[in-house]
Amino acid sequence: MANTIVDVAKRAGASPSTVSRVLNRKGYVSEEMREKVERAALELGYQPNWQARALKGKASGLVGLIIPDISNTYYTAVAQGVAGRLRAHDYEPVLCVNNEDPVVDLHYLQILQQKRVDGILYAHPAAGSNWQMVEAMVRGGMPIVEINRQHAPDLLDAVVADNYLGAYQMTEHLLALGHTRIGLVLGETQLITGNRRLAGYRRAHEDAGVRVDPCLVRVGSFIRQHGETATRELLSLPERPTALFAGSNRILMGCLAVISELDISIPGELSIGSFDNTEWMSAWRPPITAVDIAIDELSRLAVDLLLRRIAEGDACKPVTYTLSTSLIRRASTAAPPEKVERVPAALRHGRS
Amino acid sequence: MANTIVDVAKRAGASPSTVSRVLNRKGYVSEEMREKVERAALELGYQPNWQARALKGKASGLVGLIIPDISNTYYTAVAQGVAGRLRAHDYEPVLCVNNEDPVVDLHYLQILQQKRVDGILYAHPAAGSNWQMVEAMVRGGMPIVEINRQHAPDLLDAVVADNYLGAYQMTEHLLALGHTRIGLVLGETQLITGNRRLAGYRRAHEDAGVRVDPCLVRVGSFIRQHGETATRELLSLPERPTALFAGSNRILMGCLAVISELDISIPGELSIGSFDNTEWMSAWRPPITAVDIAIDELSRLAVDLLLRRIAEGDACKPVTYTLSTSLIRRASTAAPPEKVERVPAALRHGRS
DNA sequence: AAGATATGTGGCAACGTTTGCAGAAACAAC
DNA sequence: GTTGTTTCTGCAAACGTTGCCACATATCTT
Repeated sequence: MANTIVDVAKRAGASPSTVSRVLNRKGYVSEEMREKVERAALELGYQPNWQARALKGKASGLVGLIIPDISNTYYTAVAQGVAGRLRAHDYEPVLCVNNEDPVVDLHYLQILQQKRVDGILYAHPAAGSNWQMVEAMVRGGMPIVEINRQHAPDLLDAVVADNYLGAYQMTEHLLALGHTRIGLVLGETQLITGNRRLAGYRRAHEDAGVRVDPCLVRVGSFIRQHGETATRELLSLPERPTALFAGSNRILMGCLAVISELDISIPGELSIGSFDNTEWMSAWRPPITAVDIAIDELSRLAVDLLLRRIAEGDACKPVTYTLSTSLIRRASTAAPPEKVERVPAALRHGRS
Repeated sequence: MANTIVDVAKRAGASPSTVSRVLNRKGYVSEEMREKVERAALELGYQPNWQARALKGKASGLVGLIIPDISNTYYTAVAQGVAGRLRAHDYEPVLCVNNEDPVVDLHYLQILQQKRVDGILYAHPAAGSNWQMVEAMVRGGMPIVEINRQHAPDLLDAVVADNYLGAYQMTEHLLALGHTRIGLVLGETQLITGNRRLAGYRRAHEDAGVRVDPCLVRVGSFIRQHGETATRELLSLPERPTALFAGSNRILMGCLAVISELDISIPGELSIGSFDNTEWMSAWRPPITAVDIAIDELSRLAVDLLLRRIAEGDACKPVTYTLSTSLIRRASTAAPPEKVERVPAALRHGRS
């Protein structure tokens, strides 16, 4: 079927070793022989077998990319960035989508070890992962870099966004506009993303001297469904929030569907902001204010970190890169409609 | 570093051959020995080396997935479906994003051959591919299935959507609502997707006895940018279209951004429909009428076809599966504002 | 009792590559 | 003419599997 190095050697009238030396530009080879071999390889359309090469202890040229959900535009962007950056270093990603399922996740960890990938970019499932397995793999010398989600900073390198900062920026922005009842629709707080975003939201309130009404914080999952139910609940509260902060693009989609259904005007009746600045948000009507994570940068850093780990081994301590976020202000956030909630009634009526 | 079959054999007091037999459940092994080996394998956390296995002529368990753009929700969905289906058969995809670039594409074809993947799911770049290379690979026994895009039906298996039908359905729907000036914003017509969609649009007009004004058909690329410029042009036409048919989700995004900017009401002033029913379209305000392609089904078929090809070789002729489409009617399409176009100018001036 | 069959195990070669080693040829220095 | 250095090439041994073959038992037929 496919040609081997021996076929090339025969055609060029050389030995396999010589062919190998030519192809890898290593050791002494006469100019004449080099030409003959190169011609033969070209004529036969020879493609070296990486499996055999990897068996001799060389790199496999494969990197595992484990993500929870590829239909999420966030991870889509990650995959895009990672794939591009890997290609520049002659690596390709093996795509593993665990669907937030720890069982599937474990399966993939095993498979990737069996396929002898050179390293793994890892976003663990929300429900948690098989950390013993991960630890065993790391001890066994498998480079693993956590991406976006982080669980074991003292065991693994990680590249994450500054979720705390992002949430703080958005909350601060909404507070500055005059909102004091800001509904927060968030995913799992056992995830670093959920955890830090909640902290940022709270801290911004503290710093502004505004008390957070616990009713306004809706913790659930980072999925559309949660966005829908939480929004429905928040909007039927006796004291409605005047602004909504969606914890992810998925959640935002759910929020918007409900808001659209109830025919509530944005930002007239309700301001809305979201984490994850994705493409469609700028085309929305009105365009959605969002916390932007430089995903390209994040992917680039993660790949570079992983490749360094692959090259250098586990000599140095695990490091964590935290990427700054920025707030993209768009038309979906404006001053609250009429009055600020949770202040004495007398004052409330004074405002326009 | 990682344990080998020899380590397991030593610990179990058996020979490597016996261990192999246990692990592959092949040939005779005593119950007692099986247990000992299994225990040893478990204790050592042994993971078989697929590279060595593949070298012996077994499947590598890898399938190449070449797509033009992973940030496109359409291909995202394809990747999602493919990954899920592959997993069920113990295969993983090697993700290759060619960015519509034939050079990158060629690089990936070579790499995948070097990595000795068992087969390839292939969506070629819009600008065309290196078909000699593809043909050589197929002749060399590499199973390749075209997905979504099709170029060589007599050489490769393919799974595509019925683009003609989809475009026909949408156009028919708009015509039935009373529109006679339907702007079509389309991507490359050298792609089967562009080609067939244009044909469907035309045929629906013919069948309804409506002449197509050539000004209304804007062929460009399947990207947001084209959606924006084409929409701007169409809306500044002396005889504005009353409906817009976006040729893809990307294009739609561009159309919507411009429509939103110009503050044109949907469907009051302009009806809008699109190819590719993606998640955010249902959350849009108003929800967007779209041609739905059962991408899950498409991916499933493609994977199954590829696996069959891998198992059976190129005994049978290439086949093409064409998947039916369905029209999802939503609020973005309604009757035209007032009067049907293509009527005497006198009437036209009567419009508000 | 002698064969025939079923069951269990290890040895060894191969898959396609890389690499250390050894040998050969060319050239220079004494 | 001997010795040394540099340049070139091939042999053979690995890498971790698998599968054929041979051998060793045990069980069943005649």
